[in-house]
This record gives sequence, C-alpha cells and structure tokens, in this order.
Amino acid sequence: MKYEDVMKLALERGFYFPSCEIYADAQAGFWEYGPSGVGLKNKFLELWRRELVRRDGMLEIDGSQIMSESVFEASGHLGNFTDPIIKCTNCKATFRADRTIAEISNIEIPESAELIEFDNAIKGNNIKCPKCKGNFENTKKFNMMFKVGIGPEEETAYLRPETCQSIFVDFPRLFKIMRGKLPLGIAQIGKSFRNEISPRQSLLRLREFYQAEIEVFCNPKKLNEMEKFLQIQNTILRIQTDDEPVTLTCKEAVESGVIPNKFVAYYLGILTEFYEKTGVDIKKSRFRKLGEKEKAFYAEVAFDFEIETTIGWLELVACNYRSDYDLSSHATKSKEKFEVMDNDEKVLPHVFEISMGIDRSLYTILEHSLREDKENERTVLSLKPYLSPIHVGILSLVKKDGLKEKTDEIYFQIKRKFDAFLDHSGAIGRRYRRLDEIGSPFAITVDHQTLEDDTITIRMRDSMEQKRMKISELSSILSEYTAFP
RNA sequence: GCGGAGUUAGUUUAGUCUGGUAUAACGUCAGCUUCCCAAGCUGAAGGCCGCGGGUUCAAAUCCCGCACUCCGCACCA
Repeated sequence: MKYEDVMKLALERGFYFPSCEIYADAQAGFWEYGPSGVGLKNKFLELWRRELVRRDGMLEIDGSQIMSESVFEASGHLGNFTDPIIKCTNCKATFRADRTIAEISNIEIPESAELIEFDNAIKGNNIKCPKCKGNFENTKKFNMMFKVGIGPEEETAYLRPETCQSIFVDFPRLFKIMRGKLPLGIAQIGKSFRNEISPRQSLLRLREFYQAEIEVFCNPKKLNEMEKFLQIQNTILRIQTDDEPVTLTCKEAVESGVIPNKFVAYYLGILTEFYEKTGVDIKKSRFRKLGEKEKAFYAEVAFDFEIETTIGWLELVACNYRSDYDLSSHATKSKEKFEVMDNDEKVLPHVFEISMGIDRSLYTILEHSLREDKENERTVLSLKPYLSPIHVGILSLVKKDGLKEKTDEIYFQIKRKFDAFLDHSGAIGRRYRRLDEIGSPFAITVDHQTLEDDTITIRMRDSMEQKRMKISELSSILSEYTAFP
C-alpha cells in the first residue's frame, strides 16, 4: 500500500499524527504516537531487545537527552555536524558552500574549514549562484544541534543529535562495574534531536526522533576471532556495493571480502534476522556499502541497511565501524582512561555501531503489512501477532440474552495478560473489520453455545477462519499464538 | 531554504472563479433489528472552513502575511 494509505490509517486508527495540531504555530517535524502506535512501538522494541540485546548479551542503558558542550566538542559534532551554507542575495536559494565550490571550480575545501576560506574561494573564482547567477552572501555555519540554556545563567548544552554519545561517555564505568569483557555491546533506546532544514514525510524525517543504538566495543586485532559467527554464517545478506547487488551468506561475504571481517558480518547477520521477524519484506532490503564521500566523518567502513517502500529506498539502520574515533576523542578531552584489559593485553577498544531509526522502521512495517483484501472488502494490517497493538478482540455476537455479561467476564479474566479489546456495538462483521485494520490477529466471539458449554470461537485475521474452543484453554492458546519467536 | 500545488467534520470531500457563516459519503454514538463477516430502519453528536490581518453592511469565498502538508530541487553529519 502507498504512503497516503498508511497516512490515512495512521490518522484514523491512532498510530501517529502531527504534534500540537490544534495550534497554528506548531512546528514541522514533530509527530506524536497514538495508542496504536505506542503499542506497535513497544512491541517492536521488545523484539529488538530479544533479538539483539539479549541474544548477544549486551548491556542496555538510558542516558540523558541533554548533554554538556564538552561531549560534543569531543565527539566532533560542534565542528563537523555543522554545514557551511551560502545563500544567494538575489534568489535566496541556499547551498552547501563546499559542494557548490567543488562543482563549479573543482577546488576541494573540507567542510570543517574556516569560513573565510569559502568566501575567498567564491570571490577568487567568481562563483555565482547556479540558479540565477546572483552573488552569494558570506558563508555561514548551520549547526543541526539544538542548543539549550541550563539554569539561570543559561549555560550552554545541547540536545543530543544521536543517542550513542552516552554510551561512549559511560563506557569506562560500565566496563568496570559490569565486569565487562571484549567484545561488549552496549545498547540504548531514546530520543535524538536534529534541526533538519526541511522535515518531510511524517515519520521519515523528524526533528525529534527515536533511535535504538548499539555500540559494540572490540579488540581491533581480533575481528576474525568470533565463535558466535557460526550461528549466522549461513544467514543470507543482500549487499549493494558500487557494482552489482549480490546475495550471499555471511560466510561467503567474509570470504569474498565484501564484508571486511567476521565481526562486522556477525552483527549484519543478526540484524537481518531481527528484521525478518518484524514482518517487513526482507527481499526488498539491502545493505548498501557506502563510498568514501557518503560516509559519516567518524566512519571507517559503513553499511546502510535500506528497505524499498512505495516512496523509494529508506535508510533504516546505519552500521558504522567507528574505530577508536570516539573513545580516543573523549579520552583526550576528559583525561579519563578508556583502555581496558583484554586477557593480558591493554587495548583501546574499537567500536562498531548499529544505529537504528525506530520511526522509519515502524513506518516500513506498517506499509509492508497493510493490504487491501478486495475479495472480502476489507483493509487488513497483517502484523506479526507479537507486534500487534491489540492481541485479541473480545466480542459478543449479540448483546442480549446474557451474552454481553459473559463476554465482559472473559475480558476481565484476560485483560491484564493480553492486549485485549472489548466491543459489543454494531454488527459482528463491522467489529471484525475494525480489528483487521489495527492488526489484531485474533478475535474471540461469545455466542449462545457459550452459555451452554463454555466454548467460544476464535477467528484468525488473515484467513478469516474460525475454530471453536473451550474458554478454559483461551489463555494458554493466546499465549502460544502471541508469543515472541 | 527555493519553486509548484494544497489546507473545509475522525477520514475523504462539494462549495471559492461569480462574497450572504457550509455539502455529501464513509466513520462514530444511542435505540430497534440481527445467531458470525462493513446489511437494514430510526435518531443524534461532530465544523472558530489552517492562523493572523485587510477590504466590505457581510468573507470558507477577494487581497496581504505567516504556518503546516504534499511534490520537485537542495539538504540528510
């Protein structure tokens, strides 16, 4: 289904909607999750914890969203997260200074250079606006971080533009107190903030967004000593390099050199297995190996995990080998020691990062799960049962003859254990359709036979089939059907 | 940020040219009916027509500004 269809579902069924929408001064790039969206998100994150954090024995933390200026001096964000921007005095169009200069004059100026260097290059080479041939204003810096003032003196701090800096800053303590051993994964779910120039497409380009990040700390000399690699060596990866896209197992990817080592391949493998379980169409996914110019300033090797949707390929996860960039920067800036013992060897760990965009992942799950069942005239959200905001609808066939009371009784029995939704109103078919649209995989219905023999029917969302079963079996059957894989 | 198109009920939308406070469908709620898949009947709720200003006796409608949404460009460390 298309973007517009997902948007309509999101607005009508409470998955997500614009923030502060009743006020005219609401800013772009901020969206809220409604009840259905929160249900889906919580379950998606639970799956992430199971398939990545718990599977690999990682540690999870929850850090501050506001962090001090020093953090971002060390991380490089104050220097590098800034784009040099030039604006045309005539048509007001804005361009990246370094790229515009490079395109027109072939002069390469690093984006972190002093502003005067860009101005000199523009004047010296008579560079004009590519659109209207107008003159440029002086180069300015545009920093994508939100600055905040702390306390009455408004001391400078920033909303984090990525969650992972907490992980680096906390690493020395965590390694000591949690009896860390390399390789060690540290994970975090939380919000990040970026002052995007033009937010677009609801959940896909936000100014305030959720990330689930993992930083795996490792000994750089041991990137091929990976016993766990056996678990995923036959897992199939789709990899896009500069040449043709290739489909190969993790083992083949390492042997052919497409992926540099077993360590990186292992994490790309478990990431793939995680996304398979979210119900997205994994055949429409790829790891795109980034070229030198595309990579982030801190990355040595980088793969973007991308999924094809109706509005193009979306980047869901950035996988970066960040080397010791972060730890050595923070070590220098803070004078804290970041070296740890790996058996008898003292090492400054390297870092491999798996930085997941949660909002984009949720959009993709919705788009890939939503379908029109023309034969039965219904819209169905075929979510995996363990990801559905509602596990089961509890319905009375009709309200009278005590069926309502019996239905209520069943609802009260199970509502703390499952996400159940009680509904008595309207035709039974309409209630089934409503549940189909929010992805509830099951509906149980109380009918007259229930009053005689304590049995109910359970209806399957995808097949619309029904089976009769005993009320006493309901809890254990639902547990089985809605369990995480 | 630039260019284009839009913004009317929960959703989709008519009305805007030609000024007189708004149309329909679906959805929602209540009742009747109904013994399993959006049926039917009766009734009801729901709109500062994106926001602000101007013109006018009178503005959803004309004019100006702004915001937001979508598309394209640029941007996406």
